[in-house]
Order: sequence, then structure tokens, then C-alpha cells
Amino acid sequence: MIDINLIKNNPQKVKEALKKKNWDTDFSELLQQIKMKNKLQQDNDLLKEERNKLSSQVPIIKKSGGDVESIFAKVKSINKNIEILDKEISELDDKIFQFVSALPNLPDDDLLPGGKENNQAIRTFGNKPFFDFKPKNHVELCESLGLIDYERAAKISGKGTWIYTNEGARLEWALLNYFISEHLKDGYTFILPPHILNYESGFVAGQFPKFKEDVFWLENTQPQKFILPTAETALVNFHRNEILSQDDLPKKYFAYTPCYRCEAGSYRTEERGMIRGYQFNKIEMFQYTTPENSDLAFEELVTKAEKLVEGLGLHFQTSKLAAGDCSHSMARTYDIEVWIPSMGIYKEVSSASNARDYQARRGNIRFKDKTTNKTRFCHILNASGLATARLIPAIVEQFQNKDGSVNIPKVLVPFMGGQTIIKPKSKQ
RNA sequence: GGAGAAGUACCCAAGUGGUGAAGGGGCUCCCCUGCUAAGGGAGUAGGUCUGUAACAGGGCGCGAGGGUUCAAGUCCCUCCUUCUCCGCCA
Repeated sequence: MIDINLIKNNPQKVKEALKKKNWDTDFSELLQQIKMKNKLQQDNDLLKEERNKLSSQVPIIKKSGGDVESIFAKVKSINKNIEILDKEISELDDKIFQFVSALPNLPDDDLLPGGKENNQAIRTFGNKPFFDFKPKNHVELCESLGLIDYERAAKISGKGTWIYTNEGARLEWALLNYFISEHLKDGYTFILPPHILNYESGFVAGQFPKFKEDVFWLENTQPQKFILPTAETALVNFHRNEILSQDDLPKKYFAYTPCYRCEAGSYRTEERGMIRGYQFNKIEMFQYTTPENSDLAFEELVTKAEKLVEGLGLHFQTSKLAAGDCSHSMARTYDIEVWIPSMGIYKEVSSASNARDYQARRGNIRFKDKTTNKTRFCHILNASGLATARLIPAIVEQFQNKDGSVNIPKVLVPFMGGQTIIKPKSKQ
């Protein structure tokens, strides 16, 4: 949530910043509502003060045997006015809250305006692999190597799913274990959160109210609950409504969860295999920091994600996203994109973002500033570290051999029981 | 799922209708002392409005939201969470 005072004091600046996210807003009605609310609030406070004073006299007058009926009558009439004002104020409050909470986060100043077309690749790692044979695409490879069973997935679940089988399951698990071991080395705390979350959690993350349709909702829970689209949704809420000690910051977490996404109708024909699905595995890195340290934390997260892909030996690039391509809740996002030879494009395997205080305001997540002794909002950052579904296509395609076998990245070998290569199988 | 009990500040906790929400512990600052001590004082949720240079005053605030009342931590209703017992179950 954007700071209401920022909008109040500098509406033009906020309007221009949001324009970079392709978001056109008119604040004039909001500003009027805020002004009106403050005025009513003041009037109401005076009435309440009077009521409190009158009421507190009652026991004293009673003791001395005086008449209290006239006070009762006065307070009753004051209460009528208070009731009216209370209602008007809470209606205005609702309107203001609904308007402001629907606004996206402000983009950082240095971002280019506009959408995808203005994303900039800022770093490239490794080179595109060269094949002296006709390379296969990952769907063929995964099937011939017995890593993925698409047909049976369609049978037991439906479209947009797949089943990791045998060495495919082991490869997937090896990736996750490799990431986990790296995060532990870096001193991040391992979290396994619940996958079913309440509405409030989605609101704090900034998914709701705008993106309610993008997640799966459970039908028979009261109140309604949804299945998390990313571990971020759980991790943002870990410290919801808490005041953290500055000495405990930064707090560094990582979590493994599957990610469940509706994405109905978003399939494209070229996105076969495991490029886009209703469910995929991801390890999420997460930090709560002071505002002063969030840029540093952001660099750390991007570098960590890059190192993981680099460790696998894959060719990839890092893109700085234009304002309009950053997520709704984020001030800044860098994507790590891995090369998929058969598609001839780079596909996102990690997205590192700085939400600054946007999510912290929604979730009331603060820390006690040691120097001023004031409570301030934390900055919150997240980065995939990493999402695995698109790594397997990248690995099998980039590391395939002429005979259809695939070399296992060195860093994964210990997690594959020493296995260094996966060879084609006859179909079972 | 059924029955019962509970939720007060960093922690423990008093408070069943009437002034600023007892008291302790811990922590922070100050004073006194002077070294494995002890004592005294102050502070110890946040949000928000008005004026302001620091600051002062007011409203709200006892799990959340309603209700009764001149007045609610206290009485009533709904919900959430925790604990105990019972049932069911991987």
C-alpha cells in the first residue's frame, strides 16, 4: 500500500510515478474524501470529549445525591450526533482504503517506463550451446529419458500438469537440495509453511483484491481459503502485525513449496512441456530489512540467484524490468532468464524484487528504530532461488549429447547419488 | 466434529459497570553507590487529528467485530485463536 500521506502531500509526483507502470489515476476525489474525513473526525472527537467529561461526572453527582437525569439527556443527544458522524467517517474510510489498497506499488525512479519491450538485459552468463547434431527439444528428451510422463499426468489430473518419474523426480529433488544447501550455507533460515492460506495473507502480499482470479480457491472452507501461488504469500505474512527489533534485521528466510496458479487460458502453443503449468516447485528467498539496507539486500538476492544458475553451468541472462512489467506490489524487479535452445528465447527461472514498504504497510510489519526509538515499516524483498520447472528443460536441452543422453551438472551429482549422466530408456 | 475453559502491554498478572487500565519481573535512560552487590526516579503498544522548533492536548485502544448502557476490560451476541476432555482419522 502506498503511504496515504505521500499521496496527500504530493499527488502529482505519485501520479507520474504510477504512469510509468501504465497506471492512470485521478486523485482529486480521494483528496477531497481525505480532507472531509479529517474534518468530520475533528468534530467527532470534540463531541466525544464532551461526552466523556459529562459521563465522568455521574458517579460524583450520584454520591452527593444530586440529579443525574439532565446529564443522561444531554449525553443521549450528543450520542445521536456521534452516531451519524461515526457512520459517515467509516464510510469515507472504507472508500479511501479501497481506493488506495488497489493502487500498485510505486516503481523506483531509475526504472524505464512502459512494459516488457523496455526490459533491459544487464548481464549475460556463459554462451549459447553449439550442437554439431540436430538437438532435441525438452519434451522429446524428457520422454525418451523417462524423466517426465505427460500422458499419465493428463489422465490423472488434466492439462497443464506433468509427472516427474524415476530420474526426473531425482533430478528435480537434486535441484531443490542443491538450492537448500546453498541457502543454508549463506545463513538463511529454512521455512516450510502451510499451503492453504486465508484471505488476509493474500491481501498483505498484494495479490488481492486485484488478482483474486489467479489463485485456486477451496470450496468447502469457511471462511474461504486459497492455495498459495508462491511461498512469498506465506512468508510476507510470517511477521504480520509484528514489531521486530532492529537488531534482528535483516531477517533472511527461504522456503520450499509447490506453487499453484490458475493462469486459465494463458497457454501458448510454444509453451509445451514444463514451461507453464498449474503447479511447479520453487524455493523462495525472502528478507525483511530496514529501509536503509534494502538496496543491499536486493543485490544480495540477485547475486544469489545468479550464482545458483551459474553453478548449474547454464547459459542465462539477468534482465532489469521496466516499471510496467514489475509485479503489482513491487518497486523493482530483476528477472533471471535461462536459455531454452528449442524455443530460441530466455525464460524466467527467478524473479528478484524489492517491495520496499508496500507489503509492510498492508501487513503492518514494523521494526523499532534504535536511534529514534520510533516504529517504522520494514522493507520486504523476495527472490526465487530458484523455480525448478523451467530448469529441467534448460538442463536437458543445453546439456544433451548426440546419442540422446544428458549430462548432469556437477553440482547436482552428489544429490544424484554420484550419477553423472542420464541415458535414454525404452518406454515403460 | 462435540463439550468445557481462557485471550489484558516484552513476560507474569489484578481487575464483573463509574477518574489517567493495579502490581510484579525484564529491558532502556537518569541519580546515588563503587565492582560477582544493593537502592531511588522516569520510561516501556500503536494509530490518528490539531497547533508546534523540540513538544503539548484530544479521540480510539484490554483477541476481532457488533449490541445493551449516561458510562463496558467487566453484561449480551457472532467470529478467530489457544488449552483440556471426548469422537474420528493419515
